[in-house]
Amino acid sequence: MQQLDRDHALTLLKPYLEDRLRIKAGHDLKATAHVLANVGINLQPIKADVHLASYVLNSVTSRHALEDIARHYLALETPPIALESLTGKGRSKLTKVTLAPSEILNYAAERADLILRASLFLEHELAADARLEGIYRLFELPLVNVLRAMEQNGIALDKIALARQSDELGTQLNKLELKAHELAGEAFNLGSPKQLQAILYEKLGLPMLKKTKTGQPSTAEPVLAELAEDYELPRVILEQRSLAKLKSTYTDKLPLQVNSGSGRIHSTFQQAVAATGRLSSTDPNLQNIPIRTNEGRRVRQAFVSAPETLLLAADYSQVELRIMAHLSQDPGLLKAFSSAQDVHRATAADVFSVALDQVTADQRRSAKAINFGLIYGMSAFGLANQIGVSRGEAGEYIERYFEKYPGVRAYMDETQALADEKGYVETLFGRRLYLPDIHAGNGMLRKAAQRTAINAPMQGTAADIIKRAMIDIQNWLNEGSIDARMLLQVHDELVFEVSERDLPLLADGVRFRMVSAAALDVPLVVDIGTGKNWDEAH
DNA sequence: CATGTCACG
DNA sequence: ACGTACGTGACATGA
Repeated sequence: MQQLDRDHALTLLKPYLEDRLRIKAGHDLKATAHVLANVGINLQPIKADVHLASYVLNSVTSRHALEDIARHYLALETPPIALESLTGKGRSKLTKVTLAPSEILNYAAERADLILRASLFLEHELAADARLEGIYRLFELPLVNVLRAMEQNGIALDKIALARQSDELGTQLNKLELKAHELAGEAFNLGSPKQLQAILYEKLGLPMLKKTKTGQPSTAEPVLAELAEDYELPRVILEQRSLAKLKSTYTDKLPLQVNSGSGRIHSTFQQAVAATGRLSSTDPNLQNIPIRTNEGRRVRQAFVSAPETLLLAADYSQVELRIMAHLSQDPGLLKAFSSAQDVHRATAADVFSVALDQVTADQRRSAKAINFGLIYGMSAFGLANQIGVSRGEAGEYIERYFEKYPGVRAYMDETQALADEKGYVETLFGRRLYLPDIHAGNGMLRKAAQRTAINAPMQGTAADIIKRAMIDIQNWLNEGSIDARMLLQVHDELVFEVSERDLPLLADGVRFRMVSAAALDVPLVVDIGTGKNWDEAH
């Protein structure tokens, strides 16, 4: 078989791969586009991706590998060639680039065939529902290049600051470990729930407050926090655990993820994972960088802007509650948002029957838990647990809430009924989430599906809205008049890097496009912060 | 590879 | 009577 020279082949392919008029179908074209970008080819247009089509058709199905799509949608007589059959697996596995072209030929040809056939079939399926097809064509496909650019941009990291913090954490952890061994009366591995459980509940005889789902006594944070009120060891363990988490997941590991070429961290945004339509972030996950504790915020401070630039963080304020107001059309909730009230305070005033300016900090905290609970499909038990009151009292709060906001109860009831009748729920823009357990005989599974039915339209609509804003903002940035780059998305927040000169322009343009991303019956509000690091920008 | 835990929205 | 908040990803342990 004659083999073309690699560079010669790329030269021949480039005009075709960059021709906007020739539609290319693929599987996970974001990954393909990265590979091609590395050899100087700008893949376009991105108008057919079976990975995304499969996800839009059924986001609950967890895998959308080409093999899964082929098996599910095409009636294959023999299974497709597995890459592993060529590369082997485990430690000695080869990579695709080390395979000889002749070895990979049949595999590649078969994938090309499967992609084309699957794409035609999936597009036909999507055509059955105009709104679902809209999610594919107007949200997911245009987002591919936005995410590709973000992944390519990466974000700068202050490795020196993290190394210093790692050292300090190491010292503190040693002390805490010694202290814990002393209190336990023996040495043990603090990282082992099994050993800790034996110490706490068998050796020291502390009260067992909760079990894990496999029946083991739990040593999870809420349990230890309660025990810490009466005993010292759980208190030490809690502190050790939180610091060990910071060290092992963040201060030790993040510096290893800095790319030597760019000097920056390049996460991957997964577009076909979350059932609700959210993105997720992997390798590393930059959507769970600490923020809630002081020591954690030091990690966030290590995410910095390049010289002469600043980071800008823009986040939607209470977007899911605003969506609930819009979807439910409850007059009281609509009014609270339209008159720009502090919504948790307004809820507290209504639930506890006090004037707005008489709401205590405690009442506001409870109201906030109620509002979160509504979004999560709460029960009286869950709320009681969260705010530390009896189940009965929590039940009364919920009852009072629904008296004041009857539209919300009606909306929840309608959503449940719709989920029951159709077996799925939808976002405002028509993204669909199937609920396979909505008729389950197992009551626990069924109730979980019912809570998902309540939550998914709100979480999913929020995901749709920010995706639309990202596409709009990236199109604007692509015009080239502003020196700024989109770096991260964290569900209701976007992070940019911008030259100091263009900061005001970027802030205005980002805010305008984020608040305009959906026309709800309540305003969308965006808070913006800036600084030399991600913590300051918050 | 499953389990428990914990970081985030 | 029974068990409970929604959605993710990464790490350490231990079979």
